[in-house]
Amino acid sequence: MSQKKATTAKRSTYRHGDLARALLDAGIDLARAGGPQAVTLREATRRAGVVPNAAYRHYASRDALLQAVRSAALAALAVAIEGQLARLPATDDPAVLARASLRAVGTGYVKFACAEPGLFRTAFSVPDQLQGAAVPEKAGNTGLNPFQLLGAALDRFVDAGLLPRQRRLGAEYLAWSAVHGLSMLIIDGPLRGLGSNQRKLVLQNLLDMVERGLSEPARSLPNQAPASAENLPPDPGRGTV
Amino acid sequence: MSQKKATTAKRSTYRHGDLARALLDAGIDLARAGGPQAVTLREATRRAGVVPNAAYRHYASRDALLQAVRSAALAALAVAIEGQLARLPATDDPAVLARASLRAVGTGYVKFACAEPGLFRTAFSVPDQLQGAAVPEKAGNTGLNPFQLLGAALDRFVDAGLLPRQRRLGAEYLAWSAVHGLSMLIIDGPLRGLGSNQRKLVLQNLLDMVERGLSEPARSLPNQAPASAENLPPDPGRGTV
DNA sequence: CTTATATGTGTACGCCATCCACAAGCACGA
DNA sequence: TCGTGCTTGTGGATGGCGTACACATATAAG
Repeated sequence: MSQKKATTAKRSTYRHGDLARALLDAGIDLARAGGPQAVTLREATRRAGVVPNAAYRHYASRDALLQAVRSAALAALAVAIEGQLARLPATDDPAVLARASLRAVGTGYVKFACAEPGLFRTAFSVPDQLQGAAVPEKAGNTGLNPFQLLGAALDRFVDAGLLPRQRRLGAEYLAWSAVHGLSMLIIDGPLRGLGSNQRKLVLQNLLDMVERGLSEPARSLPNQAPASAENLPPDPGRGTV
Repeated sequence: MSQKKATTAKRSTYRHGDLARALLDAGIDLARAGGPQAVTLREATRRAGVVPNAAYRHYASRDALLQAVRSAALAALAVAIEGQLARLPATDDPAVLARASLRAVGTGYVKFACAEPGLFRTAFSVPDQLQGAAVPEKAGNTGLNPFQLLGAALDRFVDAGLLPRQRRLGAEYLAWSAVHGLSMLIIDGPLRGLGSNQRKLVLQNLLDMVERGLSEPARSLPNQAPASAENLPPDPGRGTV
């Protein structure tokens, strides 16, 4: 009767069952509570009821474990966004749908950052070697990572004729930057400690402005050349290597 | 003939001269090269030619030293922005000046992030206790921190009538978020390794969109209530406590 | 049943932050 | 002038961390 407790508790068997998973779970808990810095090999193994070195049979280094936690955190973010997308009101108007989608992505993003700052920080923490995959191929229930979810929302803008196709990639940068930057401002920066009502206000306001940013340049912009060149370079969000 | 070498080298005097400054300098160098993680008490004291514990006479903890480095990094960012603002073309048109100011701030911001990723990361790294001052009172040559410089640019928008006054604070969030988010995308995220020409394109495009975001809502937005409420909460950038 | 392989253990090293007691320089009053 | 005491640097120690190496044990393969 070999018990197979994957997580926690001092097992009596020499073999653990699924130490890799147990370590990952412990790492996720640590990241939730204390961000990437708190994810430590020794503490994770301690929680798994195992000696520190055992971890090296499953992860090449502390950073390898942390990378796994990063991926999990990113997946959790994707799930949060998907959850927000799921409650979109049914509509036939593609323009309404597009706007609602973008707002859902932004709302899910910021909500997650506020609800799980440790995981959020971990998801975007810098790996020891900057080489590894920047973004995992798939994540979340739909198999899309957060950037792909945002991209899908912008595709709806294009389809609805609200966004010129050649401006799509730049729009993705704007939307991502704005929402990500706002999240950071709220959890670390000067907007820390905002009430959730105030957060909602700020977020709605930001999303309004992003939408305006996506729209056609109003003819009330007399200055400068007719918008800088639009041949924007690489496509993000498809992972690396 | 007591020599007063503030930095580096093994002094022959028992007293150091200005160890606090030497440690700070060493810490800045470390942050430049390796980000906040590389700022270590032992290495800093080693470079100052002093025993590790000597640091505690000047900084209460490693995080205290790091906090000093953070402030210095933020000041360096402010200086970079000011440098960009200094080369604004002379003009009488307040609208042109406002737009140019915003672009200068954004450009200086992103340029600094690209040129000094270690310092940039350090400037926005999370302190051990989130309590301390989020943003120092003053920094840079003009005594303004980066957020105040951005605020000044937006004030010019308001003065030029390009931005409704009640939308100013929200605009600050948008602009800051967008520029900060883009910087992170470039130095850590999926836009890493972009050539400087491509970076310029992306940045210009982003700034175009931000400007559009600031402008009056085009009447081509049929949906939703006439923009969410505008009573946005706290004023950032004035430090904490 | 033997043997190989996968997985957990033990011991050890070096790096780190930090605490304590001590010593050396300097500053200032008797 | 000579202490006396404060400031600042030193020495030694503790405990946590990542990690490398040799070893033990449980399971799988023959």
